[in-house]
Amino acid sequence: MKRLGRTFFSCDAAVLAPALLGCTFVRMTDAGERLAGLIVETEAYAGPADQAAHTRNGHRSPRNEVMWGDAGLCYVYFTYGMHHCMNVVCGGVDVPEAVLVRAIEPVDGIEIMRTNRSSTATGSKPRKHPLRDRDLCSGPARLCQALGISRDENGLDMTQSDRLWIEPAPDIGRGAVPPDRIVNTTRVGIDSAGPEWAGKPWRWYDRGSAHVSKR
DNA sequence: ATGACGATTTACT
DNA sequence: GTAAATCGTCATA
Repeated sequence: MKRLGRTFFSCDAAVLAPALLGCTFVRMTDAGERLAGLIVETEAYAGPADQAAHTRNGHRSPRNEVMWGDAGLCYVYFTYGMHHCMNVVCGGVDVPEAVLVRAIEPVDGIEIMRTNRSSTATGSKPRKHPLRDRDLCSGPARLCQALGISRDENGLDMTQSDRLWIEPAPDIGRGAVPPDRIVNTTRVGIDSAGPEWAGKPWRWYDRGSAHVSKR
């Protein structure tokens, strides 16, 4: 099986983020089941200068240590006391950049994703209406829930791990998602970083996908 | 030691 | 549209 290697990830976050659209994110469960989906929405977090990034002002701690590691590592963090979000580390060693994967379109293991996202699995109230497939992975915490990603996956090297990797888009280089379908706009949930950084057009998504987190 | 807050989601008015 | 849930992390003391 083909997978993206170190070279692909060794670039600026604002370059990697749109390049990941159309690629397939793969997560193998402990039981050997393949959970996979097409990446349809990403955001770039760019190093010490970016006031919306966990590494703003060069901040380095046990929590964000993985962001300082080599490109291709998986950075998972816990937030709001209940959610996990997953990033692809890029840049290179001591260049703390990462791309947040905000949404994927489920392809393989959809039944397991439905189970992982069910109210019984999440502990939330019973759903009034059935969980739609478009709601399975349409958000950074939702996709982690669906794929069973937690801090256990933090630091995994996606260029080598047998549990986590990314497969190239069919027509990599030219872009699996036609350029006219890629929307480039501002990031979500970072207003507190201030207008200068909240205004950066560092979010990309596929206009044609029903699986993005926000339209 | 304490308090404020978060790269979110869900439920409710 | 607003509010609640819920806890690790970080700044302040």
